[in-house]
Amino acid sequence: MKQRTHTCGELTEQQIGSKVTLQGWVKRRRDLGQVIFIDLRDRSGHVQIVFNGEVNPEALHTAEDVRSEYVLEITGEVLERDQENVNDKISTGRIEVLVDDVQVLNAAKGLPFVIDEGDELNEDVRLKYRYLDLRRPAMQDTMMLRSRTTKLIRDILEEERFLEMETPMLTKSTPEGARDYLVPSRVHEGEFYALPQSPQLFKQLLMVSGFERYFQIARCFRDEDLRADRQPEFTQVDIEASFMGREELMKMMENMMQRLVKELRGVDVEAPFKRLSYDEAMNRYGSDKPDTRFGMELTDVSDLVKDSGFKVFSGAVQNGGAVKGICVKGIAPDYSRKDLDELSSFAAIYGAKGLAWLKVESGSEVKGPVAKFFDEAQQKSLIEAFDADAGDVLLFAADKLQVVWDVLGALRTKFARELQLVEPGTFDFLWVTTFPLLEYDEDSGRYVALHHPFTRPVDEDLDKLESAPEEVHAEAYDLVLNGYELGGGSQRIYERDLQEKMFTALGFSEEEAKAQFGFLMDAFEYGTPPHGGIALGLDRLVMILADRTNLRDTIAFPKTASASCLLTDAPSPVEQEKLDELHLEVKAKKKEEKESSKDA
RNA sequence: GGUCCCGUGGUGUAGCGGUUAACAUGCCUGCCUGUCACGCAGGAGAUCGCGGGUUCGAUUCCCGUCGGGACCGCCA
Repeated sequence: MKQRTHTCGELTEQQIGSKVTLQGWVKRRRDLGQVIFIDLRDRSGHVQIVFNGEVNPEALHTAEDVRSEYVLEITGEVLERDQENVNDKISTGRIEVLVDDVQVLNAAKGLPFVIDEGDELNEDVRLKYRYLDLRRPAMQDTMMLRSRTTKLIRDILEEERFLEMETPMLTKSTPEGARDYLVPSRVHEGEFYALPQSPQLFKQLLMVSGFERYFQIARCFRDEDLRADRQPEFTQVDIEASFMGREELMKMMENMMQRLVKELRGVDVEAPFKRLSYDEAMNRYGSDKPDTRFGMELTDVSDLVKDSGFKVFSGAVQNGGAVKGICVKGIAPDYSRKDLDELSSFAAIYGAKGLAWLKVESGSEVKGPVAKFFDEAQQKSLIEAFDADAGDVLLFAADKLQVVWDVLGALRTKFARELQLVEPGTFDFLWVTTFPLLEYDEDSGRYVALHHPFTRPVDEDLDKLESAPEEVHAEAYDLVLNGYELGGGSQRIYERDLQEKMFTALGFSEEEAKAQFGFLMDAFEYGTPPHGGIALGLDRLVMILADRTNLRDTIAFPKTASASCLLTDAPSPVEQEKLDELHLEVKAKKKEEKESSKDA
């Protein structure tokens, strides 16, 4: 193998006349008999190479047997293309390389699919042959974007005097939060490590240690069911800083986001970012991660309809719920009664018993199955409440507040998608702040932390931690981009007694708290600086920057929706000896039973 | 744990209670000196995911199962 002198994509008219050596893959071959054209591709792009029988019959003969995705090494002269042969569609289209020596570095057998743009492939085929899927230019671009993203983040944080530090992957299982991935200990019979859900405790301890500013591009693991934007292992940009208050941290993050979007997408975003309190986000958008690239905000009409003859509405208000709605502009002519009735089943997904709708006929009249419950004045005030025009459709949810939010929040994004209300290439950041610290969990009958147990209550609410825990707000902030939760952070508790109070509020006994988090509280007694931080979902960030809607497309080797890897066939059973070493016994052999009955 | 959608040559799709299972692309062979999604001519390639049921007959209808996807629950 020779050393290549250039990459395929970098060749331009500047190299005309010079002899170059290239290595790459055969993207496409066009055999015209006495002349063969091959598009040779490497990471940088592709260039046309020419085999001419008159110039070099031997090379031509080799090229006759070359097939797609063969790996070639060629040497030849860069020639300017004749005017009529210029291809404006590719960056190297003004030149070509006339081959005088060719080596087949490796052959390729017939591929399961063509490596090219635009091929719509099923996910299972892509994942089984991920190494080929990743050859496709779109995937190469995304992976390069991801690399540039992490590089920029490292540069920016280094400028801000952050240290990149690593924390353990084999760590301690803790009771709060997501389900852990457990790793059995061979040395300690019957005991387990957990893979980190995040480096939360370690980064706080690094603050105790006086590193002041820490970051890590950290792999995190959560054994929960997957979604399009959720993988069981994912990457966080994990940041923690001492002596840096909330405002300073938010400002730094805004600068980071501005630079990322500017340098990676060429788009200017304004700062400071919008801020919404949690309550405001829920009440206006029905979501704690609202997509604010379009309006269609929720309007509360509880007062207007609480005395109406429509029992569904009045009843919801009487039972302590609410009636809210959204106004979808101008869709009345395009959505039939049937279309709108079918939205009920969509609403049912989120727990609603139904969905009421009204078509706005004029400035004072609405139509629809439930219109009859509202007199003329009520109809008019409904229209005014939504600032609606003829042709709009009003959609109402009447239920417990949480259900109303969920249904209307989901409808907002559903219609935004269907009606294409979002302008592509928009990056709409906002902060959601003033979260409740705690949330009552019906199942376990206790309060649970909305973020995590180390989140600091706001100073004004400190005295309510024992008396009225549900009223305490957190010193926490979520960064939201285009309807995705990009990251979340908070100022932390750094005093032992406050941390103890927090655990008490969460229903931990003193012994439980000590057993699980004693090391942290002990550490707090040795001079712990005020500190706080944030963690960004790197995969999601790259997904949005790459205009994707699926996290798998930003991860080189992702898992399927059922958390398996189609490439390696993980997870898989292991030999009995391995189980023995780990002191493990497989209890439910459901899968084996199925397999044996399948064989029989 | 639940709901919904999908599974047909290598790939992407069409199809239908009885078909020679269609189309595109890829692949193979031949021809071709300016192609660039080359073209032209020919060819191979499908137990219609798997199991069961209904039926005279199932790729088609039903049930189950496996695989993929989306969502709800879950994800501090």
